[in-house]
Amino acid sequence: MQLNDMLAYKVAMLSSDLSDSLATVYKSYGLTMPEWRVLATLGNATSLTSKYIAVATRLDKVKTSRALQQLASKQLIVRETNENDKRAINISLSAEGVRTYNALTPLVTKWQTDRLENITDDEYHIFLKVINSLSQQK
Amino acid sequence: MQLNDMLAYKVAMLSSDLSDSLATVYKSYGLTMPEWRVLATLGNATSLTSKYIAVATRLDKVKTSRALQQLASKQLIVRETNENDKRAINISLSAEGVRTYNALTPLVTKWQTDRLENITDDEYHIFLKVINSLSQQK
DNA sequence: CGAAAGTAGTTACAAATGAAACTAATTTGT
DNA sequence: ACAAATTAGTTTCATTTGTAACTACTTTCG
Repeated sequence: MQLNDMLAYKVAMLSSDLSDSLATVYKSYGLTMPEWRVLATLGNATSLTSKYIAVATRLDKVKTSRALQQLASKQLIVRETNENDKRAINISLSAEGVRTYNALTPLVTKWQTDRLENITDDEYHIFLKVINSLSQQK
Repeated sequence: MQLNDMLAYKVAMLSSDLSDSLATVYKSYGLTMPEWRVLATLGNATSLTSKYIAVATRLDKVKTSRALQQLASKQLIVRETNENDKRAINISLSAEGVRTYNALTPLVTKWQTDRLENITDDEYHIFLKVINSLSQQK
């Protein structure tokens, strides 16, 4: 059993390659990976709590809190106390946040399409199926 | 474009799932991930330099150096100055290191076979092909 | 030859991360 | 009603990690 042939190793290598490559896209807008994930999540919603974002992005609550602080300091999000539950905060994109999201989305989509260029739909379909099957397990 | 549908995100999630799951195997022998990778690399060789190990494991030279220190303190490896190049160090598994490697290898193999249980050979073959295709790109 | 550049590996220090403690608000159970 | 437990989110502090500088040795090339 060679390290190179090991499933976990191969996937880890792929993951860090893809992550580094995609990072060049959102870095051009001054974002870190957690910030990008939060932005992407907020782009599809009107208003979300930190808790919800943490689950959706799979960032823990500390990382989420820090990413939100950064995004707030960059004026990309707006935070308002949730009146139903005053511990919680309703978070949404600011006008500038929406602009950034709208600018970044097509770049990320293009990045992904370019990456998948040499892969057929059938292959990609099976690839996703295997990912799901491997991910589901405990 | 939902975060959940994004290639880089899906692969990152899979990678951390697999990595956490596999970690439970080598953790039972008191090893960290870098230590395991180094051990696995040394298990297939008689004697290697730190430089070589760093490339093979895709750990940087600092992480490699630290992993080697740990493995040395656990007496799993032996380090001898390379007489041809006195900057370099020849590293090999100690008897105890070989024992650990031999004990761990079947457990890791089993872990992987179990993981792949519900995936056909054809599917896995395509999965690997897509991984290679995605990894190769700059 | 021998000075300058390059390489193997380690160390030191700054920045990022994670676990646990904390604040403030809410829910539960009696 | 209200004390105890729970939850949302933040902060603190110890550990991990990454970058850059360093030591010791080797290679290059004038």
